[in-house]
Amino acid sequence: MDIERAFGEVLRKERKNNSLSQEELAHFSDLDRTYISMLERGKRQPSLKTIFMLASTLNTLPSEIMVKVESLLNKKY
Amino acid sequence: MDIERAFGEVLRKERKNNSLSQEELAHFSDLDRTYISMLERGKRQPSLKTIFMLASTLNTLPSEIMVKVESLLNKKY
DNA sequence: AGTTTTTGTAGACTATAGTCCGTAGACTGT
DNA sequence: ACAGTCTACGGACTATAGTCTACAAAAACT
Repeated sequence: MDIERAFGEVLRKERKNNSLSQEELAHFSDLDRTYISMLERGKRQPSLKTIFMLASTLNTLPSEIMVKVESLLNKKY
Repeated sequence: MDIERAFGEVLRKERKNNSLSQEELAHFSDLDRTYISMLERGKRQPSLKTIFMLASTLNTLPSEIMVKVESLLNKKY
């Protein structure tokens, strides 16, 4: 599991927890829908500012998102 | 206080806590020395992977760094 | 089955992350 | 004063974040 994929997984889970479509998440976060799709699929990695904007839309904290990414990365399979 | 400057402040503090020069931090994190300088001065914002590499060198967690950035951003002056 | 909404994906583009060269300035120690 | 270390900063460069348009593929719902 690499960092981008872990972030993508967390992002998708948080988005669904908030009952948002990719398009809605993109709109409220001032980002492009196709970019959200790429993030969720682990094809892109966000910048610091992007993490903050996404966290804000998802009613959570950047640090909370990072905790979840870290725990995904630490899981052994 | 914007996000980049907050991150830069945290980065510099953590680097000094670890008694590293910018050059050493850059080398151990596989980054360029001049880029570390720009990060600390709030002229650039790191990507997700960069945050992870820096945190690792600084013996801390990405989420810990984010917590510190968040608390700097929440301070009112 | 058909319709609507949502997501994947490609390609061309702009903005910025991150590198690499050099040099100047600040600071420390002798 | 001089040498050595560290940091600021510029310019030119490459890699990638992030946008935009369009279309196809999946789901979801009736």
